[in-house]
Order: sequence, then structure tokens, then C-alpha cells
Amino acid sequence: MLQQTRVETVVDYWLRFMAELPTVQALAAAEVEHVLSLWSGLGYYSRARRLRAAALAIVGDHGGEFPRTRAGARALPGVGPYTAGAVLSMAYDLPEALVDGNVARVFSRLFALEEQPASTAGQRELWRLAWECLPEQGAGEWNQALMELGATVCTARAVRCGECPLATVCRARATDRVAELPRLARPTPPVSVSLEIAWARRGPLVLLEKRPPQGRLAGLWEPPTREVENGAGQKSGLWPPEFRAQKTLRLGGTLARLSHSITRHAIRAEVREAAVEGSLPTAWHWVGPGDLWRMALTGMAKKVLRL
DNA sequence: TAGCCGTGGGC
DNA sequence: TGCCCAAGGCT
Repeated sequence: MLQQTRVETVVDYWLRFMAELPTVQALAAAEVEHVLSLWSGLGYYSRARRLRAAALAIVGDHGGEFPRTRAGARALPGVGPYTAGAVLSMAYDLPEALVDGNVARVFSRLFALEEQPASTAGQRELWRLAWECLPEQGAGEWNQALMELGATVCTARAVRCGECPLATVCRARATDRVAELPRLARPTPPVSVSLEIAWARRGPLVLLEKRPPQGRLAGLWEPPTREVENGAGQKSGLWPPEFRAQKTLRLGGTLARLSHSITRHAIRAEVREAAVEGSLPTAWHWVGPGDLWRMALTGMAKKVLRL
């Protein structure tokens, strides 16, 4: 859950997840749809699928216990170099290094590294330093302290050098280059996307569509959504003929326009009341309010449904 | 190697 | 508001 996600965001999801699936055996036995429903709104949903797959491997191949070796950990789905170092050092207090976004920023400044952290050379240098700095005892606490320093003091912006315990030995600080480091990769411009979201009601039921099993938000549920024709005249949304989008929905007296983002996509969405006649596409279903909590909804769907 | 995958918060 | 960024991993 913590991969690319802030602690504050994760906490509530983690508590619900652990209350529902408290053991690795329970997670391994759970339906993918169930796991995704607990992940609903957290994003990067492949993490949820891999977590379940890892639980299956742990139960099936490791006697229900997380591996205690780097190779064993790295072989699990969803466990990369960072996660392996994090779990082994914190859960088992093994002397394992880690590099995440925070450590990369702290080290880039502390040692005034010129390489971009995302580059191969930059990663190699960061991991070398992480191992070089690692104390023989207490690697887990060391790693957490390093990440905490990056999260609270040595931040991307509004850096708090005055509160930093390493300020006197920081090479970026000494050369007044804190704001320039770490060197950032040239950002790719975001793609603007305009969506139309259908809001169709039938008594207490709401119309939802299950997304395709591949690609973005794979297999998750959302109110029927189509990409609107953009200025260049491409990608016009294809609504079924039985379906008519009507006026823009008003929520709290204002037009229901939602801004949203998916990595490198700036999304503007408009929610429209819709009428449905005749048969529905197979992916469309009327869903009762009690079922919504048990479904794998997209974050956008939760916004629209105000859950 | 670089593109892809979600969402929420800070400024 | 719009942009940047975050306890990454996979292909």
C-alpha cells in the first residue's frame, strides 16, 4: 500500500484491510474482487492483485511466512528492491539497505549527487551509498529515520534545513544548491482528457459498468464513462443507442464537473443524468446502495457516488 | 530504458 | 486553479 502512496492516505485502508483479511492465509484465500474492493480508491490496483498473488506464494511455497532472504522476497510478485529492503530490515531487523524517493532526495542533497536519481547510474550510486551508510545494527530504524527525514524535513519543496540534523554536513547546503538537487528528469507534458460520466438511477439502484479486464483500472466498476470528442475531433465517446445522456447533473446546486488525474493525464469529467431504454450492454448492471461497499469501484466512481 | 499504472494533498 | 510529488514495480 505504501508504494508511491503517503502514509496518511494508507492508514484507513490498512485498518479496514487488516480487519477484513487479518492473515496471509485469509488474503490468499480471498477472491480478487474482494481484495480489490478493499483497495478501492487507493489507486495502482495492480498492487492489490500482486499482493494477493504474493500471499498465495507465501502460503504455498514458504509455509505461510514471509521469506527471510532477499532472493526469496524479491521473487514475490510486487516485491522490488525497495520493498524487499523495507520488509527485511523492519520486520526482521536484517541489515538490508533501501532506496525510496525520500532516501534518493536526502542522499542527492547530502552528497550533492549530479546523476538523476531515476537514471541507471543514479540508482546504482544511491544504492551503493545506502549500503555504505547502513549501520550494522538497527537497519530497520535507520531506514525509517532516513525516509522520515526526507518526508518531513528534506522535502521536495519548502525544505526545512534549519531543523535538519545533517545541515552542517550537507554538501548541497554548503554550496547553496538545495533547491537544484536532486536533478529532475524532464517531465513529459500531461495529456488532457475530457470525460462524460453517466448518472442513471432506477429507484434506489445506480447504473455501473465493469471496465475491461486489461489496461487502466482493469476490472473495476464505475458509472458508464466515455471519452468526449476533443478539440482535434478524435475519440468521440460511443454510447449505446439505448442510452441517452441528458442534462448535466447538479450536485449541491453546482454543475457536477470533476477534475481528476491519472499519471500524466489531466482529466476533466462532467456528470450527466442519463436515461436508459431497452436492453443493456453486458458490462452494465444496476447496483443497490448496499452492494457498493463490496464492489471494486474506481476512485472516480467513489467521488461521483459520493462514497 | 522508458512508459505505464491512481489518487490525494500541498502550494 | 493547475501543477508537482509521493514508503515503486513491471514490462
